[in-house]
Amino acid sequence: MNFALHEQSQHNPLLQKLESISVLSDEEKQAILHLPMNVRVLEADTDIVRDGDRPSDCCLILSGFICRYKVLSDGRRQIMGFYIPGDIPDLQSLHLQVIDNSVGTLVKSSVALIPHQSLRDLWQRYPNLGEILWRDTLIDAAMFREWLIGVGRRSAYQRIAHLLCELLMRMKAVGLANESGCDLPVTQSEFGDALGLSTVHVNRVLQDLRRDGLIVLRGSSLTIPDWEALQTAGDFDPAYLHLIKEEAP
Amino acid sequence: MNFALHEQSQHNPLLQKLESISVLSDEEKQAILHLPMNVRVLEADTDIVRDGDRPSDCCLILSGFICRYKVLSDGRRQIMGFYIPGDIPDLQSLHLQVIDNSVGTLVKSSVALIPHQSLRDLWQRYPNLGEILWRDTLIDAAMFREWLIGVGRRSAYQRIAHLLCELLMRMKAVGLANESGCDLPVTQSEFGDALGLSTVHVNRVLQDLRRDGLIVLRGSSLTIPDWEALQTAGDFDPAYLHLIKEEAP
DNA sequence: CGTACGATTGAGAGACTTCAACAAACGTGG
DNA sequence: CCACGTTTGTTGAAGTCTCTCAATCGTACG
Repeated sequence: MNFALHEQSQHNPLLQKLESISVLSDEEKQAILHLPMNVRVLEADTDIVRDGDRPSDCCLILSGFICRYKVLSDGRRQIMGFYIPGDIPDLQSLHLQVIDNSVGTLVKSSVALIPHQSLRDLWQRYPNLGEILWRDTLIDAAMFREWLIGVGRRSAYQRIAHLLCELLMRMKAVGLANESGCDLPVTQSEFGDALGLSTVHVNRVLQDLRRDGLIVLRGSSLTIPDWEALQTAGDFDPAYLHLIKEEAP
Repeated sequence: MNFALHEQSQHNPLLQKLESISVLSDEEKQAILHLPMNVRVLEADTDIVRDGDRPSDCCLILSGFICRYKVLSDGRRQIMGFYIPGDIPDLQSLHLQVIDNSVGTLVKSSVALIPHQSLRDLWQRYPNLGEILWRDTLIDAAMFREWLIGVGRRSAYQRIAHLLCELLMRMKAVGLANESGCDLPVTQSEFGDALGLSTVHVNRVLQDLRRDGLIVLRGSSLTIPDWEALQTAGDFDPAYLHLIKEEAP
């Protein structure tokens, strides 16, 4: 690997993300760095794609914090996943014409739009990259399954602990966390929508977690004093993230 | 399409399933019909793959009823999806070496094992088939998301109605349902594990659904007298199944 | 300095669970 | 073909987790 390439990969979130879930050749890395990207800056609470859209681009997150959600007929909202720099939350639009959920920012974020055609060309030339992107969509599905287990079978206390474990581990994988914590710009109301809990209850359970010394959460700054303990509390096993090097945060 | 091919496709569940979500050329159909398949008959409550396995084949369901599940550390079980003939519940093993959940039969079933390599060869020759399989894994993910919404935000009554809608619609798509119902070999305890409810509560809500005239469920035989009504009760919108021809059952 | 949004607290209500018992259906072997 | 055990379905009652409603507090920001 030449130095210039290494330099660049430090600053390309997509490359860093893909390298966290598989191994790329130098040629493949170059191909990714040369993808055409149309950068946009979006304010907080802005939709990137909406339920029913038929987008012609995929959206790579460069900075910020994004969520996937769906609004029910009675107006309540279920958040189905959080997305961070390096993620492409609407990669599925490559093979499903109509998007069946919405994706929007939680805070001011910057994203890069990549035309579907560029991605198709990419894996026509580098079939391995196609498989890696497929792999990425499968990991996305694995996260839904794990989320489902939490909402279906875990107590509120476990659910929140589990979610915090997942987020910190993913942030760590793309270099967005420090030793024992990270920035987490998610309101208690958003946690509630994600975990199927009311805001009031989220608040109470967060206090329990603080009381038990498992988390320090002030504003949007999360610190985890005892990683092992939080992992146990949340029944968290990172296998489903399919990271190639599993390091304890 | 020649007659012989049409004949065969009638009896190949995989073909029927893939044709419900996309369009295949005659050549592609032939390729699928010639996939090497190692048929196995499995008793009820038998695991096909287990959490942690590294399989070298994919498993196509030919007959029976299968579920995807995960067992929590405290022994409780969350079922994350039901699978019917034509489905390949462990297609993900093509790109994720380690399986992060288990798949097992609910009743006596027959499955066909297809070597990973045969599938890779298939889409090397017919790239379009690769995209269709990718599409299938994305639809799988969409079903998890919809399941998640149910477990997270819908009442037990809505959840059960929604699940019954989904199952009937999918059965219909592969020709396993009659005009207004189908065979559904799922116990109340399994419904509970799938929906995050206790068996007792499932029983009571099923009685409510019967009382309201939305379902007739005797043994494993499900009849839906009023499709519209059940769909409304379950807040069901089949868009997420991404079927190419949406017909009301 | 007011306003708005998010966090916090209290109290009462409801959906669902757990425990326990019993009835019905099913398959199996004698 | 019946007796038997096992699984599945059904019912009752008590308990609990979580929700809803409503009010208050804190803080960032124009």
